[in-house]
Amino acid sequence: MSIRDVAAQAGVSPATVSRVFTRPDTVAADTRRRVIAVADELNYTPHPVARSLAQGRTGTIGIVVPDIANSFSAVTIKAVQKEARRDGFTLFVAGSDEFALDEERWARAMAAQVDGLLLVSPQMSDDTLLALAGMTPVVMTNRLLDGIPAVLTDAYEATGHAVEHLYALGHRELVYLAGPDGYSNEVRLRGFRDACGRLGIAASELGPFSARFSAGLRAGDLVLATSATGVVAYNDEVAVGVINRLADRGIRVPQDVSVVGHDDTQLAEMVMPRLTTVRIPAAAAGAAALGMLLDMVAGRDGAVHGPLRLPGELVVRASTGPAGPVGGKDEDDRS
Amino acid sequence: MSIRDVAAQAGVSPATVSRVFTRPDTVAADTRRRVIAVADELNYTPHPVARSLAQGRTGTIGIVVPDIANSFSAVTIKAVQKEARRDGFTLFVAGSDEFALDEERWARAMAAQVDGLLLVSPQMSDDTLLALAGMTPVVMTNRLLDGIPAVLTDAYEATGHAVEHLYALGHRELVYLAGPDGYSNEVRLRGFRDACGRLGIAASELGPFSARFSAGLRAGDLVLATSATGVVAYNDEVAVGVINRLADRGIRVPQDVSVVGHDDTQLAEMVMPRLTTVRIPAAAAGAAALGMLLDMVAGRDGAVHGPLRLPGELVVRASTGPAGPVGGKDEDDRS
DNA sequence: CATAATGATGAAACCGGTTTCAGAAACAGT
DNA sequence: ACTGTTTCTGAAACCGGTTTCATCATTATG
Repeated sequence: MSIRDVAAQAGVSPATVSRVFTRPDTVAADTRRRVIAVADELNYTPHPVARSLAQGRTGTIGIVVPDIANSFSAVTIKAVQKEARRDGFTLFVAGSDEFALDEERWARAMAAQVDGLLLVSPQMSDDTLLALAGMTPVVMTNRLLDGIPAVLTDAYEATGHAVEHLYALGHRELVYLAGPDGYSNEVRLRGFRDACGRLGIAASELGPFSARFSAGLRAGDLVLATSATGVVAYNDEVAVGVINRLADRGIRVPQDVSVVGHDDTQLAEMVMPRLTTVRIPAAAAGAAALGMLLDMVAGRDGAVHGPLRLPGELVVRASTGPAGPVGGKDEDDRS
Repeated sequence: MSIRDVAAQAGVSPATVSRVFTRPDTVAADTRRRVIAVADELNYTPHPVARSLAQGRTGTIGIVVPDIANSFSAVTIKAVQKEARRDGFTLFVAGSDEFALDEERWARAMAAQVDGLLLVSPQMSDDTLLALAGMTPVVMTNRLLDGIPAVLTDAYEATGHAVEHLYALGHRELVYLAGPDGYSNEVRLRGFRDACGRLGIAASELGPFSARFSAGLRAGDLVLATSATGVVAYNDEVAVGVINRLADRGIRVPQDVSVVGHDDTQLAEMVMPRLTTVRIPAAAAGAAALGMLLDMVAGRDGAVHGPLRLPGELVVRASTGPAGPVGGKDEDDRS
């Protein structure tokens, strides 16, 4: 059960057994064989907690996401987990329900027992972030703060492309549905505004809305009260919510109104009409962030130079279409 | 930084400091105050790993789900996390991508460093399960195995209700789209078959399909090759996939074909038409399972008597409708 | 007042590993 | 045969807490 039992049984010292499991090459071949034989006869396996204490590293990294149930988070987690396992690390996952206080609490709780912390779109204060970074290596995504390495998914250009796309389809009045305050929303909004300005399109904003379907429903009603024919939503869930509400009110997408989302979550391909959206490379961002983090953990200081920017990309599907003068498009647009 | 530093600074023994943090009531009020003062002046906080080693418990429970990105899993995780935190436990999350080998690996890796293990719809072998249960307290959901406490979400009746619902709408030929082998699929299939038998409906099966949207697309084509007018899918994602593919082929839901899903994930309300589905109480099941697990961990042996069964419930929405002789229903069924 | 019970504290063992350091043994070179 | 390396192993300290047990001071009890 313990290392001393194995040692006794194999007639060696605990130190040797330990070596067999940590640096096998430093122990003579036959000794090693004997120890291993005894070990798996007793089916002994080193106690991870004890090992962590002794080595001062846990082989664990923590990740805090805004909302586990959100498909965007899920994709990130998945990518990170895959990367982490490749390097022999396991993952502590916490979801904060977009609630900054929870987020901080989880992060602090984890900070003490992980080798590094990956914060996805953190909402907490700068001070808190810096405090955390003082306790353990921290990398974050979609948040910019001097002194903490970050991976940014930069939708600025792609959001602009979305606007251009709508412009090309004839839309002349657009509305942006804001998400929760933070880097992502700010960049998307800026991309939207700047492109509208450049093209001379009437641009307005609604929100902020929480980044959920239900908020999208509500947003849908508000959109109805405007005369906009094109909607750019903070994320796909909101976009889908809008489309649903509009449908309930007899407004068809894309015939009457065009809608663009953000993130390109699984949802985008599942709904009808399939959603035109700005793809955010969540998996790539997660993997990259983890890579940086592991570099920091291992003392290989990569990454310390400026944040990494990964561009988004407009994906055109079926929720955007020509702006009709009064919505007089033909009904059948199946491809 | 360490407990001895605090002890020295406060002029007490390490033991006393430890007591202040574990059973504050056993130390004199003024001593306690002094220690606390010193502690947060040095902003000392007990090292969780060391504490775990000494106490023999980690304050951590592990959960393994089939697929983090699946909304059903996400809901479960969320519920479990909420419960866990209430009791001061943190969560280790692992997703197995529906791959039994991964699942086993994760479970084993976790088993050694958590106080208990929660397995959601595990696919691994009985032997492996029992081996795990021998290492640490284990509770599972949607899997039945003697000797391991479980929470079962029992869709049998509700799936039958779905069949009756379709029958009442005039459907006389139904097809079931099987999911991955396992308890859930088995129960759903049985509920489907028995109800069809009872009502004298023609029943066939296709699959098994993996429980994903993409598999649903494929299933949609296969459905087209049958003459069934009613489809009962293993889960919502598959159901939505079917609907999409049918739409691409010009078949309307629910006018031409009715579709029922399972799980009642967020997706069900997001798609159009909104999905009629058998709600599975994932959150309740997760919470209940965690409750049992914590009982076991704490030595309060609740739960050891037989598995807990939570019934499903048919939720009728807009993806099911009257079976027309040749689909000659009116087009406008907005509520 | 003597004695028992109660309460607060510290010394030391312990949880289960890792790692430094030094010594023994084997080997190479001249 | 002698010295200098190299390889292998064990003793013991250590990681940072918790907990048992004994001690001592204090208060309650007869």
